[in-house]
Amino acid sequence: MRVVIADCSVDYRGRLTAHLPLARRLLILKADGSVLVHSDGGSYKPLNWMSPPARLATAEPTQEQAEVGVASVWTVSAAKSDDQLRILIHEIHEDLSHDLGVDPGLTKDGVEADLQRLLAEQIDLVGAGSTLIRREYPTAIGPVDILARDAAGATVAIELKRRGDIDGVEQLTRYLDLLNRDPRLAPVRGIFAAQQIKPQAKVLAADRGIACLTLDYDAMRDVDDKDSRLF
Amino acid sequence: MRVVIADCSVDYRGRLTAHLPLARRLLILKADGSVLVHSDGGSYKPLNWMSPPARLATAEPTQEQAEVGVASVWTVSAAKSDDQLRILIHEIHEDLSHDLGVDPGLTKDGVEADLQRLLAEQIDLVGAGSTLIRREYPTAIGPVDILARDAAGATVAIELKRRGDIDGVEQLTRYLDLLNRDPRLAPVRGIFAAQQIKPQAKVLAADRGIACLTLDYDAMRDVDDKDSRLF
DNA sequence: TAGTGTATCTCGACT
DNA sequence: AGTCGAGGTACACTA
Repeated sequence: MRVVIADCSVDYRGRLTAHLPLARRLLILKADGSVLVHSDGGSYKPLNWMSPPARLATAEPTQEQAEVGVASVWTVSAAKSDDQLRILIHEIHEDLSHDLGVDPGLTKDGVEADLQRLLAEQIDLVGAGSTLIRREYPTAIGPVDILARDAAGATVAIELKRRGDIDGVEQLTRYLDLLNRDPRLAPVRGIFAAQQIKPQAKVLAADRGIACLTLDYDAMRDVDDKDSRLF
Repeated sequence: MRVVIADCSVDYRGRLTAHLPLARRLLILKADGSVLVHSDGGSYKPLNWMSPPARLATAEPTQEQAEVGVASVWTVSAAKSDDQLRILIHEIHEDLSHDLGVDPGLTKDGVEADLQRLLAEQIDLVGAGSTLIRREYPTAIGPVDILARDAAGATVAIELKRRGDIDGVEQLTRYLDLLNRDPRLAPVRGIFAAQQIKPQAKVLAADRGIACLTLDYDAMRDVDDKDSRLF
């Protein structure tokens, strides 16, 4: 990895064209050829960038460019498209290279997939005596997160979100419309389950006859940990 | 802006929890308190980060931490939430600071707000002999992207998206419900037009009696270029 | 200021 | 390889 702080202007040509006027910026050149152009603000998104795989070529400036202060021209070309990033280097203030090696990578916890697994394992949370039919039950308009059967034998469709918003209720409504056309499943009732459910979503769900279930992720994980420890 | 290359491990706690084991990485500390943790690969997204506004606090390691090689503990706290990034610094290999000033900012060009204009000009694409009634036809629940009349004289409401998803079909359905109550327009049929239409959206559209039209933006732009060249 | 739609989205999982 | 769904999405625009 090479890290450069330089006065530069940048032009991107690809899906769109974009231009950055001359200013002092941080340039990151990664081993895979990708390049990031960062300013001292904004969030993690660079002002401009080239995705890997890419190749960097450096060239001398034309006389015209040299006359306006360009010291070097860096051209970054994507390997799989004709996207191009052109960096006109005026002055380099810092330039260092380090070998970082391969990163061992990020481990995540607490995403929707975890929630789905936990709820499938602890399906009693949607009602004592419930049994799992299957996760990701397929339909023409997409998979239903969890399909279950309650103690009375009725089918239950569960839509799962980390944050329960109106969108999720709409989604579940569409599934219910579809599932209720299937005589082997009908009648199907819906449960909208999330770690947090917004008031508007609760109102809409109530209006549609959909039950809401607020999930306590930490508690569910604790149960999971205890279950795992038995083995 | 401060740029550091260091051996470190990183933990994030917020919307989710994430952990990065000890490795050599690039740390970027921006003036607004935001922090990026980059490896020598991937795209522009950092392995881990803290969004601005945030505050960095540095502390001495506990004895326990010091025994496993931690030289310093950096805690980055978001100002507006309780998200926290904890960086355990083992060894710093590079550490430099530069004042970059305020960036003049990015100018973009050639983005596709033109899609609607292009389809309005090439309204025959929705059916030979069609004529434009108007773009952004106002209704009580918002403007319909394009309202047209087909060769047979029937009204056509067109909902336009770059990527056609179920949401767009729902939106068009609401417009059609409303427009069909207007005796001067009814019967109104719908066309869902997008550069890409997802299979689920197609299913739902078919179910609602809405036609789908996949648009070739490049071809439409070519036609537009040729038209422009005539003048 | 909150809501909405796009993005050079990125990223992973699955077909 | 393409497709689809989710994101600590970010970001611009609008009401």
